[in-house]
Amino acid sequence: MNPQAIKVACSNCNLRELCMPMGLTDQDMNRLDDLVAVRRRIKRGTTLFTNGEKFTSLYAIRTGFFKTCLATEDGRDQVTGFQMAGEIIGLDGIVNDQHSCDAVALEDAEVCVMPFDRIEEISREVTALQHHVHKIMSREIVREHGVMLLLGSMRAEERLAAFLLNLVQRLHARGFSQSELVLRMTREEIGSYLGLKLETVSRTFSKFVEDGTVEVKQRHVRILDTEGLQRLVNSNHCH
Amino acid sequence: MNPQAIKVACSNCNLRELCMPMGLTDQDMNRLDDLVAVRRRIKRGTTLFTNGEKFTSLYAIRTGFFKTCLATEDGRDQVTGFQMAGEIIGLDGIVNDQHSCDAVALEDAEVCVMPFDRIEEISREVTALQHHVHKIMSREIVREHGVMLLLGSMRAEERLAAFLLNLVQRLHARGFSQSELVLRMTREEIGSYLGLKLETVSRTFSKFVEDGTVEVKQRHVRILDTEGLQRLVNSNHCH
DNA sequence: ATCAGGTATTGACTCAAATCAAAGGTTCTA
DNA sequence: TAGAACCTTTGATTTGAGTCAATACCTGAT
Repeated sequence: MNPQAIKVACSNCNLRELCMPMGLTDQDMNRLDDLVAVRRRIKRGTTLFTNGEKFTSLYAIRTGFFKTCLATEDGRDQVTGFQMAGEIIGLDGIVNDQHSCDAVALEDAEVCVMPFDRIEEISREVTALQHHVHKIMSREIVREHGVMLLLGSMRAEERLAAFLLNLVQRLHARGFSQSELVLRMTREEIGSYLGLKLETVSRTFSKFVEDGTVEVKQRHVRILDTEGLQRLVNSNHCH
Repeated sequence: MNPQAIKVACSNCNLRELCMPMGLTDQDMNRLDDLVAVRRRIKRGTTLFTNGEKFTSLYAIRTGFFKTCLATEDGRDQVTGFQMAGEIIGLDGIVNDQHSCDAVALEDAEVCVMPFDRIEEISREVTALQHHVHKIMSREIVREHGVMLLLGSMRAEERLAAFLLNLVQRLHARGFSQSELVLRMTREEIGSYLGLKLETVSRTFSKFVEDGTVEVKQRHVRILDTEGLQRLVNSNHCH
């Protein structure tokens, strides 16, 4: 249960370009190597942090896949995002010094723990890091705008199409296939993220299969017609 | 059309406690007075910034009321938020150095223009400001999580109730009534924000009036039963 | 290898919200 | 002050997604 005390350097990390600022001097890079306190392993199904827990650190995902979700007393449960290697998680905790959602590993994962006071300290000295932190937070805000658009104005098919395209695009940026992916989450979790019931997600997958847009075998998905999905997302059905 | 060159000090501003960090030394406060370059007046119906426009500054709203919205080519239009005095607007622009939504004044407004490079510069020297900027961005992320919950899991009545409660709560923090408010936006804009059609918004208002929960006269709303609205929001209908 | 529990699919039916439509009310502005 | 443009309400009808239910399928534990 103890955080793994693996001392590690960002400067050697192959995810550097995903989670760290680019174009640093060697000197700045050395400074940044102090950012990561330790790495921590998270078993599938367990949480990295939970709602209400004291906020201390941001986490850079090294391996594995997470969902973040919001649960309310009355039993609502909203998945607010899915995060993969190279992405930063925990930003929700800054404002009130405590986390306001749960981060659950959907497969065994490893994260770099970056104490936030250290981030702030180094940010004051390394302008590139300061700017990078601002960009990461702004990116999250913009991403959420996109989700609001999806939830507020798209139909089920459009939502699922947008979801699949977003996933493969991010996976492709990490060297995976542009057309094939393995879903790490259940239909229910997809549904929660997309504001749909699991049955609707399942039916919509079946619809896509009928149309020849995708092949689905459980959690394995192969996209046969990326353009078709793109068209679905982009062309508002009521014009 | 020229930005109004009103040189002004945050240290005297009565909105200080809403948009600036608290508990600063006099020296730090002086430093912060350099944050605001100028003020700018925005006429009702016009934009403070638009999608695609180069990002240079964040804006602190001094007076007036804004909506931010996302428009896509295919005609979708999603209101992503409503902002009032003391709130900071423009965070979406940081990540790509250009704004990714439109900010439209819903009534004549005045904003303090804070060039972002100056914010970053002063942040490096004044820790309290640095932390404050991080909190503002984190707050926006958390707010959007809440909207995702609303859009993803609430019914029309619940959404409108949550919306009204959120508005009065923010207005109350600014010294206005806890129970009375004037809507600055149309039913259509409310609907866009809540993922509903304007007719549904209108019908839901009528429903609330029938139930004796609120009084509505055009854009004037008086909340008669805050608890009732709260109960609607908090108690998930399907348990 | 087998069984249990979680996960996924599919069908029948219901319902909340969207759509279409018409009429009344407000507010600019010319 | 008239009238145009916009906003709001309300009714009738449609429809996409939710709900309920049954069955099938995987996966991992024993």
